[in-house]
Amino acid sequence: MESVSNPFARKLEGFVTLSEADREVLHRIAAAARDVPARTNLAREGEPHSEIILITEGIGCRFKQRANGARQITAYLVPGDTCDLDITLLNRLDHTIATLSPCKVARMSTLVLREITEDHPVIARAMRIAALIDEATLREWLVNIGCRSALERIAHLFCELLVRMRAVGLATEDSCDLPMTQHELADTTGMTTVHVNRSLQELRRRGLIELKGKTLRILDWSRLKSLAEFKPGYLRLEGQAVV
Amino acid sequence: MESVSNPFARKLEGFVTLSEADREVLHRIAAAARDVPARTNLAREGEPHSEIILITEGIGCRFKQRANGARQITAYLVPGDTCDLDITLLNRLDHTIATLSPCKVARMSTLVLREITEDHPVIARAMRIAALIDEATLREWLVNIGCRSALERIAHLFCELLVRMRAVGLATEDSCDLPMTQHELADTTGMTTVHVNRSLQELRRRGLIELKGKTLRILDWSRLKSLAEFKPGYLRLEGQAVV
DNA sequence: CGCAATCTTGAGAATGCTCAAAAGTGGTGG
DNA sequence: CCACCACTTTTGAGCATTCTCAAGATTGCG
Repeated sequence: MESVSNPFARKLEGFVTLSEADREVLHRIAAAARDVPARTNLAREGEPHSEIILITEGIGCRFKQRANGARQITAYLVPGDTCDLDITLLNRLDHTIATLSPCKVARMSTLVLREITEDHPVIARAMRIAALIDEATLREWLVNIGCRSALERIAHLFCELLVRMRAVGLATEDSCDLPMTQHELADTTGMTTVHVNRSLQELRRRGLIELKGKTLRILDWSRLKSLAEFKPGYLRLEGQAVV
Repeated sequence: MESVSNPFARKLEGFVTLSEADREVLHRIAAAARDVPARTNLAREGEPHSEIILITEGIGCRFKQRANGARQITAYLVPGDTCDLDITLLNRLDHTIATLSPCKVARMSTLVLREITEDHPVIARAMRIAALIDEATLREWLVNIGCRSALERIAHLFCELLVRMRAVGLATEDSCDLPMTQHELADTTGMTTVHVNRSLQELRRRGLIELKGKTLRILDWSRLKSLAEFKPGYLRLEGQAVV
């Protein structure tokens, strides 16, 4: 998909109005992003953690793992997403943060973050809003796994992903990158790989989506949305004409 | 169960050291709590919301509901718990907050909250920590529903509940109130009422728990914990000798 | 005491899982 | 440029867990 100069700034501008100075700062942060290969841990569960992580390219995730190896992905991080602001209030992470696809990742020391939030209250405000949306998204994922059928779960996930990618200018009207494997989709939706595969086939059979290489294309947005009962309000993107 | 003068203060003291003035303020807030019957909405999904809600007695919950009536409870609120601090940054709630049992509920206008957090930075800090723990708990619930079997889900939920109730002095060594119905447990764990009932019977048959009236008693903490793979780290209660 | 809500039980059915293997894909080194 | 290898996707068959529907027992509230 097309690349975007600064998805972080773009995302925050959905919530607040940034000054030139604000944008300048965000630009500097994003410029420091470095390449990280796919499937690489950025911060590990149980370890202390003193940097804010920002994804500027690619897709990352948060996950927790059980002793038997079962893994639950609890969030996707798309370009513009960060980990928790207040991370330093706790002395260790309760989950692991990792890349799914190859990513560009910027890191901010909490010192720098504090400077920024003090000098740029509008950025601080926007990041708080972003954090609340992350939490609302987590709740929606719980509803997804707790209340929806396999087919509906995948459909809902795809709806959310496309909308979020559109919001940072990384999707066209109907398609976006889908770099994760079916195994990872299974870890996200609480299903097995086999059942993810069969659900994807069913979505294709119904003419709702198309998967080519690592690209997801939604063929019938309205029917997919209604199948998933997708109500994008929790993402708070109404400022943008993407929903 | 025994009542506690101020579970809010007690909870925050698990994270920070409060001054006498801090405690005084928390006391004043909690004193304003009012009785609310069971199964009453405190704040409704989709509505604007400008008050912080604090539960001082009883158990509440957050939930989201689907068009077909299916409901997913996304969190329990035990005494000392509040809703999000930053709630006013968003113009409406993405979920409903309600009581499960009869509760005492205090409400703080955001104006009052701002005063408090400005004059009492230690309280502000503790509330931020509490909010992070709420989010970590939400992640753990996602793992619960996404990765664990029916029996394990119930077991995990009970482990968490007992530990949280102990942390605010509302549980004995091995038992606490369990005011919610099996139907509500079903809405919490993503199962049907019938299956919750059978899982409870299985837990009793194995000698792990006892349910008498509305009281949960854990008969074999170590086996229940290991069945659920309960690792209470995410609750950050290590300051207290409750785990 | 009676009614409504909650809990319990049974039987049959469906959704989603397990195990196993085959087919397809992409990247790497020779 | 090809061949190989690891990973990913796909398929099949049988099975377990969990659900649905329905009805009966119990509990608690007014």
